[in-house]
Amino acid sequence: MTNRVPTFGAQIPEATIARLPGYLRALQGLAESSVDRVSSTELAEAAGVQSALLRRDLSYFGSYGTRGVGYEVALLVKEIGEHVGNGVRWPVVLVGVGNMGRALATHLRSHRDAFHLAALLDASEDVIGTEVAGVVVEDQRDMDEILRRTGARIGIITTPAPVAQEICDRLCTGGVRRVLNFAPTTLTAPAGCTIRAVDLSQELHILAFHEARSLASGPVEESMS
Amino acid sequence: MTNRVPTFGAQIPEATIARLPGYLRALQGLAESSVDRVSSTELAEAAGVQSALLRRDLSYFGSYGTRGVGYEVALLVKEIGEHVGNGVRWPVVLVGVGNMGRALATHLRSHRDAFHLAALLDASEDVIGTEVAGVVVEDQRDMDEILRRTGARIGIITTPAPVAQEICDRLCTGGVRRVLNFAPTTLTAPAGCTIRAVDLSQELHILAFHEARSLASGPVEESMS
DNA sequence: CGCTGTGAATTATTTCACAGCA
DNA sequence: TGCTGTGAAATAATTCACAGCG
Repeated sequence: MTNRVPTFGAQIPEATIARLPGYLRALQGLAESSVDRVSSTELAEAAGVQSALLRRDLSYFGSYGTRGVGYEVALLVKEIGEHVGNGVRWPVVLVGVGNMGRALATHLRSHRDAFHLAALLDASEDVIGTEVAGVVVEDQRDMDEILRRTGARIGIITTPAPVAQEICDRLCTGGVRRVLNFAPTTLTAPAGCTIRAVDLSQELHILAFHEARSLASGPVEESMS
Repeated sequence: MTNRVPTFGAQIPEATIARLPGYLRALQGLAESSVDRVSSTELAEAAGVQSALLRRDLSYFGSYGTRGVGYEVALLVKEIGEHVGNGVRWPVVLVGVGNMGRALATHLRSHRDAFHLAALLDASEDVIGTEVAGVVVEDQRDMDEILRRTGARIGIITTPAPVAQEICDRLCTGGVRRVLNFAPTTLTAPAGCTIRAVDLSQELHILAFHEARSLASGPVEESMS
């Protein structure tokens, strides 16, 4: 949460970092359509942001465009890709093979270039030993050994809420530094570890809030400015 | 995205809204532990924010605390709950019954007070007619009729990316106003409709970015300023 | 006395708007 | 000429710090 290391070289805004994967996805879409060049306006549109914001974001990393022309898609894919992990194949361990875990495990396969599903862990006898997304589910009691073996520094928690904190602690003790939490509970990060949380029902609550408001203030049509 | 209707009464910051469900969850946890009162410091800690921020957030809605004492848990649950939809039982339709769809459908049951899974839709013969989370999956070709029947104003998209935009358009045409998108693609919101997106691999990319940086700048320990 | 509620200051993020290069 | 890269301005969000009430 706290930002350390203003060390030297450009401190990149968190908001910018969060948009990078979106730019990459938009670029890959363009590449598939055999587009070689894009202007900031076009790319921004594809990624759903303002063009000035896109240019500002890219500028934190360098000058990849050509004035009067635009950006070369392939170059940008490579540059941004490197920043978000492409080519590294980060080993990732996932704990909790329920529906959400399965969905994520499957999803990871589409990002083989950046991530590698190193292990799946679960506590249930019914699941241990079965194969999911090409990986055999292991017993989460063996976590320490599995973390040593895989060297994973990124972990995903898709367990029920009550055990999530304990799993998180064990992951971090075992060397995991970044945790993506899908369990509906607020986790406390052990020292040296950062957590990102995704909560499905919270997202729905936010939508409900907005919908309730717009129904209350302007039932049929939001009035214009 | 654009904020219309500054009408009158308090324009609540988007960032505040996004934290509300987290406060509610923390409060419900406290209530289950039979805690009657909390200070802003305690609640903030449970929700993972600064106490001043919590107080500021709550202040947008009114004065619910007692100086020198704190907040009454039950009161706050009720107040915040109402804002995020508790008691309304918003009808929700979900399109795309894959692993992610199943996970969400199941998840929704824990929030019956605020949401009601009104319908599940899918395109595959293999899934249509089966029961998931207590609801029989219907054919997504019948979407128009289903939307009319349920009156849903909130929709969830968990389809493959290629069809997500089309589904989104059809949902919005049929009266849905808020869409939660899990398909890994950027959707364009039809008029009168707002979209919230959750992207699993983007979250991982963000973690990878941070991990790569910290490995590069301070392999063992983040150096201090 | 202790903790809320909130002005004022600070920090973060976005947008404007244009100089400058290809 | 057209579009990038970026100062400067505007806006949004957070934190400080303390007055004021129970």
